Amino acid sequence: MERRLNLEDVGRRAGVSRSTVSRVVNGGHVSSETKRRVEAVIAETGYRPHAAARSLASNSTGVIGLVIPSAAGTLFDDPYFGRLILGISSATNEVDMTLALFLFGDGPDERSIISRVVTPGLVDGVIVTATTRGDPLIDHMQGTNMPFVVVGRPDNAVSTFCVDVDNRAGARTAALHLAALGRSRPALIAAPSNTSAGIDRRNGFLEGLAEAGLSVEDRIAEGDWSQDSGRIAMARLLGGQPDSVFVSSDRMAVGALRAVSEAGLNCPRDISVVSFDGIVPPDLTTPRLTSVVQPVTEVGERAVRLLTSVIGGASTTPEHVVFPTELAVRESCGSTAQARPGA
Amino acid sequence: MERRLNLEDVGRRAGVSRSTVSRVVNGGHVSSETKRRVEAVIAETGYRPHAAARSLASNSTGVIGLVIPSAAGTLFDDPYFGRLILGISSATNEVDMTLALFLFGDGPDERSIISRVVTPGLVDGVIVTATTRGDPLIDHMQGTNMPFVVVGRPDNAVSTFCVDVDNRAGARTAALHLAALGRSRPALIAAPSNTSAGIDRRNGFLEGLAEAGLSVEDRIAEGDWSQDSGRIAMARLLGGQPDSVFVSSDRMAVGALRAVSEAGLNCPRDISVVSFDGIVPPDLTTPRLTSVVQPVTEVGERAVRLLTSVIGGASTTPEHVVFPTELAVRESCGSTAQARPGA
DNA sequence: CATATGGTTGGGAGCGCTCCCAACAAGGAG
DNA sequence: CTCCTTGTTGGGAGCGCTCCCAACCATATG
Repeated sequence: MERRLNLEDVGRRAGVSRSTVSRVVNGGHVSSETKRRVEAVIAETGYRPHAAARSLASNSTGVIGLVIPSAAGTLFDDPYFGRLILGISSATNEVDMTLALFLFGDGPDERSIISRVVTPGLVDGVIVTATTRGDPLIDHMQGTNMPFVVVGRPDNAVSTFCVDVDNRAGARTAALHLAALGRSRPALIAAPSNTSAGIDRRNGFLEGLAEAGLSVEDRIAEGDWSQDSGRIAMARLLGGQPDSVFVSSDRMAVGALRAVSEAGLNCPRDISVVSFDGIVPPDLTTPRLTSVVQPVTEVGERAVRLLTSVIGGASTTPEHVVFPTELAVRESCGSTAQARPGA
Repeated sequence: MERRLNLEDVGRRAGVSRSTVSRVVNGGHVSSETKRRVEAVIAETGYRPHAAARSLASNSTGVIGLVIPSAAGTLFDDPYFGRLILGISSATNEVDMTLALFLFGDGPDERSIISRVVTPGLVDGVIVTATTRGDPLIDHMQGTNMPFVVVGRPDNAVSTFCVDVDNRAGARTAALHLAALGRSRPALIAAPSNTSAGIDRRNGFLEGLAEAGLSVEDRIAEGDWSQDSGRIAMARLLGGQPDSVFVSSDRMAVGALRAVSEAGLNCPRDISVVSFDGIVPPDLTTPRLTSVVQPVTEVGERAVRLLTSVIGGASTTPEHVVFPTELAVRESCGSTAQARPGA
């Protein structure tokens, strides 16, 4: 097998120097005749520049890392991360970059992988996602000079770039919607309180209720994002005879819906359900789920754009991008209003 | 901001040469006293070798690529790919390699990303997954000298390394199980016939039926892996009054179950359901799904191991790893047998 | 005619590492 | 005492690229 060819070889075949070929490849100034000749040789030989050599010389790799901690077991059961990856991937493709995935669990061994993330010459920057409160990962990143952006709202958001959705406002809208429907005994199935989304959705919902003069009293339970935890939480809450419930994620809401029907109750007649995410295809549940839709894919795309601008030095002062959410009204809340277009 | 330090700098601080530091880092032979001193400097300075420089010099990147074509929309709704990624990721972590993800749709633009996959100096090898029959991707890979293994069964499997599950035998087992339960009007919800899994599961099921002297006659429909396609297919098949059905994926089976109950029928009393994947948590459906379990995570791990051995030159003649499946008997088939341990 | 200008091109230096070979010291064998 | 071995170390060469500066040519200008 013959040796891979390099810039020099291509140059020799085209009768020009290494530098000229490099200029053709990278879009520098070259006379059109020379350019044509060089391009012909490249097409003919199938020459591709060596990524590692390029990285070494230019001090930039064209790779961005995506860090997902606590990626154990159930992670991918929730479509959230899949969507996020899809958004990030399509954005990296668009700017001709490569996506490196760093998944790890909580084991001490696995955490040591973190250090691989900041290996110089491996990635140009990283997107860190879904950390729990107090996770040392963000602090660790801050201690390096690796550019990074956070998807979500980290503890000390002030000093980091981040992209998030307005969980609080979205949940508040859900509360106001239930109140507007005349529901007076709302319940809450919260998401884990060690995550920013969990906290924000809980607070936003309670805030909205308070505005409407309502309260969950003791009708509150916490799930772990899984469908089954939603079912269990709902089964328990039913004892408090709620007439409505805000479930902090679609996935848990599917479980909650099941608990409702298992208890012989009817949604939306006996109980209104509003959830968060807008990620479960509407037709998958009966009744179709009213949900606060968050633009996951857009968040991913925006995170890539923000990161590239940080890498390029265009952004230097921490910036927070917050996406609005939109309430998609369907049948599960018992609203008589039409589903909005795009819901 | 001071310059990143390199081997030379570390060596200077420890009073040794570049080469010696390199040997300490890579586990060469160094006297214990020197080693101690160098390691102290490394710990103190937080030195990390530059990945790109290392790749260039050693001609190996420590990165493996995972290629998933047709990654549009619904891809991640099926937990299959998530599990596969999890398995692959944990295996790469174990051998201290990094995972690069190449997702793309079918658009002509997107397909061009393929060429990025084989960029020299970017990845050491790639795992190609889930291609449809006749996809030019495999041929394209074969035209390069990039090591690769296929997850699944490619068209001309003879000349490629691949890791697959025994879809055919698994589906056959499902058929025999239904036959053993005394069902005589079996139906089939097949998976897309442009995928090897779709073909193998269909053929295996038909083969098993034939052995048992049964036939699906016209009780056959094809879904697209999605839950809703399963529901639609089942709704249609019900017209043929089947007493049992083999659904080619868990995801579609969930939809099928829904169609059964929407038709006012009872599973398993009126109709036995057996599916394939073993990927949907049993408690998520009523009744719990009897399914042919495939070891997705293990497939991913094995693919990484096989690939590294190809990269290392340890494997040179195409090798096919086929994992067996196991029938997990639960309630949806109407079997009176106990669920097996581990089901 | 000399000089300035601008578009092209070539080649040196260097990115940080690995690989290899030579150098050296310290013993043990002859 | 010399020779060989073994263990340890240093440094040259080179991986394939980018970046920069100098050289060159042609044309425009004084």
